Amino acid sequence: MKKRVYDDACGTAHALELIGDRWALLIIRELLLGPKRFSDLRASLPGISANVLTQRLEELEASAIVVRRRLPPPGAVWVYELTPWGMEAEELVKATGRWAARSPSHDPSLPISVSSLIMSMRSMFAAERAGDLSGTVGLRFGEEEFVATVGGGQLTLVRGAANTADVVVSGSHEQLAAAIYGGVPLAKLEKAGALKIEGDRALLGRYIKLFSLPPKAPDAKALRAGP
Amino acid sequence: MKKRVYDDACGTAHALELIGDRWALLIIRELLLGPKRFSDLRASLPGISANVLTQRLEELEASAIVVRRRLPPPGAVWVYELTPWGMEAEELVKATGRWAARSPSHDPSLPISVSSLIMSMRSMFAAERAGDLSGTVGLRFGEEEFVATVGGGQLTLVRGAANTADVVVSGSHEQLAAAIYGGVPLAKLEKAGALKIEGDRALLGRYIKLFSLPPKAPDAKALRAGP
DNA sequence: CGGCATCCGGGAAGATACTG
DNA sequence: CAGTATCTTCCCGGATGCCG
Repeated sequence: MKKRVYDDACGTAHALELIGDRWALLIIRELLLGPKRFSDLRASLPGISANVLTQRLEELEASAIVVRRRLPPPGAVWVYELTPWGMEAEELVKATGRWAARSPSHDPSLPISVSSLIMSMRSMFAAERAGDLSGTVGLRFGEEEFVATVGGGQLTLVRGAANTADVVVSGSHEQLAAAIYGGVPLAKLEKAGALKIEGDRALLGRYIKLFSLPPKAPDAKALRAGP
Repeated sequence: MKKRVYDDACGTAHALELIGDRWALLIIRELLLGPKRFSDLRASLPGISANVLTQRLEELEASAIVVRRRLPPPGAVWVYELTPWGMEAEELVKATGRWAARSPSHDPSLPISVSSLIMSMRSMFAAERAGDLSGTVGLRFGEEEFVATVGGGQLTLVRGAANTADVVVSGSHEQLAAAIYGGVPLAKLEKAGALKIEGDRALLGRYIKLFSLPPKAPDAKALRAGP
């Protein structure tokens, strides 16, 4: 977006010039949990084409939101990583997601990426429900592993080895999403073989109750009928 | 954006389908301070064309973010107004603006709309600087009047009659922006006739110190030089 | 395979003129 | 004042291909 400029000193307008292009904010969302390779980004953003991803990454790099870096050997592969300031966009991403979760047209049954699910937990964590709950939960979705630490009314949720946690759940992230947001009982998913749970099952049961979708706002038809 | 869909249950992706189109978030920003007519919106969004504004308003109305309403007589004019859920986008707008204010490429010397300036005060209010400051400040920019109330470490800033406040500043909103964010002394602006101040000058002086731009993040060149 | 350049079709955004 | 109609421009997205 070089020529289509808002010419407005407002921070919101400037933000739109930085990340208002299609896909840009979703790329940032994917990178909030750590560096990724080009093909990882492409795989987790269904529908993006390679040239658009290339262009967005160039723009984000020029804006100092993303840096392209070569990992030290072994690996020695190029990855894209958020700058510290790029990481500060987390608040923006979470505020956006929380607001949209109330949309009357939001359809939670669509496919969801692993990063989206993790970020949704960070966004939707209800501190007041945590009480004195304390413990660690490991999440394993194929190659991707995360550790959630709950304590003192806080949640930290980062990439890490899941097997050190008090309870480890593994399987499809979509199934876990169904348990958290769709109300499907964990026991049922475990019995069906959709999820594997090792360790403190009660902790996992309490953990998934820390998240829930907010009530939906009235849609346009309801507003016309009776405001 | 009907066909260009992200197909993603992530709230952030859904938000982009609702307000990811060009101009949409700026229209919301303009409406956060109250209903506006079509031509008011057009005037405060420099560069938007009528057909795009029409289309955005239709989409926002279909998404239950905006309602089109006829004001009661006298007036009896059509206005666009945020729904209660649309109003909840304020947090999103403020988070966006705060993040972008740290952009190395942000140029605060561009023109700014009245709504942007008001929203920037809401965004950038530094509660820790307020201390026990208490009082009301009236802001008058042509036909538009606002009242800022500071007290208990809180700021409320809404449309209202400015003349009831402890101090009233009137003139060009761009000049006031220069005083708040550009560090131009109020006394100088008043002497030059750019601003008129009536009432408690000291209160206004303390008031404008409640806001400031955050430090800039390093730009892409600096990151390449030494991370 | 990973990353990037090029070409092309469709559609959204922008500018202008015009109407009720 | 509040939009519509029309035309042009340019971005998005898909396909293909080059290069390491």
